[in-house]
Parts: sequence; structure tokens; C-alpha cells
Amino acid sequence: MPELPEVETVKRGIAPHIENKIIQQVILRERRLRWEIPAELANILRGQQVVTVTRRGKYLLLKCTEGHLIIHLGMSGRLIIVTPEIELKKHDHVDFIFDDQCWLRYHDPRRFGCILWTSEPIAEHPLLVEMGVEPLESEFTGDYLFSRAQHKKIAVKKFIMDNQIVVGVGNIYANESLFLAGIHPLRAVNSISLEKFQQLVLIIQRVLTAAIAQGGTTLKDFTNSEGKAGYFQQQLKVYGRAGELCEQCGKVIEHIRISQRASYFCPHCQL
DNA sequence: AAAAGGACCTGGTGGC
DNA sequence: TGCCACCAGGTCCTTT
Repeated sequence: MPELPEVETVKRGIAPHIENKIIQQVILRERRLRWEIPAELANILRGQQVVTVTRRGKYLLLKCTEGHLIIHLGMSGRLIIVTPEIELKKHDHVDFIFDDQCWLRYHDPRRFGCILWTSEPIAEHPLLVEMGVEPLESEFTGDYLFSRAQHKKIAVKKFIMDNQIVVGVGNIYANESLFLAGIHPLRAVNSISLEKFQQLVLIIQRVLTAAIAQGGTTLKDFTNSEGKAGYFQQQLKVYGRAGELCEQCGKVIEHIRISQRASYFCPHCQL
């Protein structure tokens, strides 16, 4: 499932194939995603040019001539570039057909993703307007996290996964970053020092950047726009490693649930 | 106002 | 082999 590095990988993969191209046709085979795809989307998009492909959090934004297409991959969504002769698979819900032989295909078994259209200013869209900072931008600092953490006593893992604080840090990279920063995932955020937050910010940025460079983490569902797997999985230190030994200290990695999400940590290295 | 829990889905896995 | 329970990378919405 896509976290920020996976979405960024998809963005970089599809952008060169669809930017500046004209959408000739849109085929909607299954409109029941998280929110129903508007039936008139095909009519709206026909003849429009895709101007740029950007990302905000885990949302992909396709700026078109007359508005924006907002795409989220949910837990199992994929966007791949296909050619017309590639056969349809189950859960291939939408095809965006361009004026050449490159099509963009949306595939999503669990249908937790979304494909929405807006002609309003994109930054004011209800799904985006409340979002926190981008983790790879300069606004994401230890000072910022520290000030947002005051008067809150939630677990730090929940805090860094809260999209109103910082976007794009999902379950895998939250686990990994807290391990590398030596912070216990249940630690109350208002007990963490400014210095520790500064360290955490650098680590989150390093982890996300490294994952992007490797083409994302492949677990079950993620492949890039060419259907290839990512390689970051091999570098996971704690995620999915309950019962294995911590490479730093040799103690057994533990598994707990925090807000129904699988959480992994080293009880010796993370305090 | 903040925090916790439920909901939305399909598919894969492991146990019996 | 079949059936069942449980798990999965997200996040919005409702309830406490």
C-alpha cells in the first residue's frame, strides 16, 4: 500500500507519459470507490490537456485545462501506464485514454482510493485544506513538531501519522523512523524534547528520501507505474519483524497495536 | 476540543 | 480441499 514514497514514485513514473497530452476518452468500468466517481467525469475530461502532475500528501493532483483531477490510491490502488493491447485484469476500474498509444489505468481491488474532479482552487478543496505540512519541505522542522505537540498527550506514533500535523507518513515509515530516532512509539508527545523532535524530523526526511530513491517499499500491493516492485523493503529494521533480533542491540523486536495499527519496536533501543 | 472507534472493501494467509 | 478468522501500506466520519 502506498505511503508517500510510493505515491511520489507513481507520480514520477506517470508524469512523463501524460503531461501535456490530451485526454481523448475516459472509460469508467467501476465507479464505486471510496466516493463514487462522478458519472459525468468522462464528459468533463474529454478534450482537456493534463498540464502537470503534482502530489499533496498521498493525493495525486492532475492539473488539467479546466480544473484538477484528485486521485488517491487508498490501500491497494495502482496507476500504471498501459498500451491498448494489454489485457484487462479484474479491478481495472478506470482507463484514461490519451491521444497516443499510452493509456493510464487505475486498478484498485479494495476500492479505498478515490478519483474526484474539482474546478475550484485546488488548495481550498475540503480534502486538502486541513492538511499539515509536507515532510520533505522546509516548513517541517523540529520547532514545528514541538509546538504542535504541546498540550497533547497522544502517542508519538499517532502524532506523526496525523495528516493534520504532517502528511504522508504512513504506518511503515512511522515505525521505521521512530526506531531510528530511538523513540518508543507509545511515548506521549508532550514529553519529547525539542532536540529529539529535531532529530526525528531529520530521520523522517532521510527515511522518506531513501525510500523514494529505491522506488518505494513493496509489500503486497505496491508496484510502480511500470508494474515493477520497489526495493526499500529490504531495509526495514523493525516493520514486520516481530520476534526477530534488533540489529543494534540483539534484543527481540516487539509487536503491539496502537490505534488498531500494527506497531513494531525494540524495547531496548526505543525509550 | 481532542481522542477513540467504526466504517469502507477485497484478497491472502494460516489454523483446524 | 474447504471453511473461517484475521490481517493488510489509508483516512474520513461518527461517537465518546
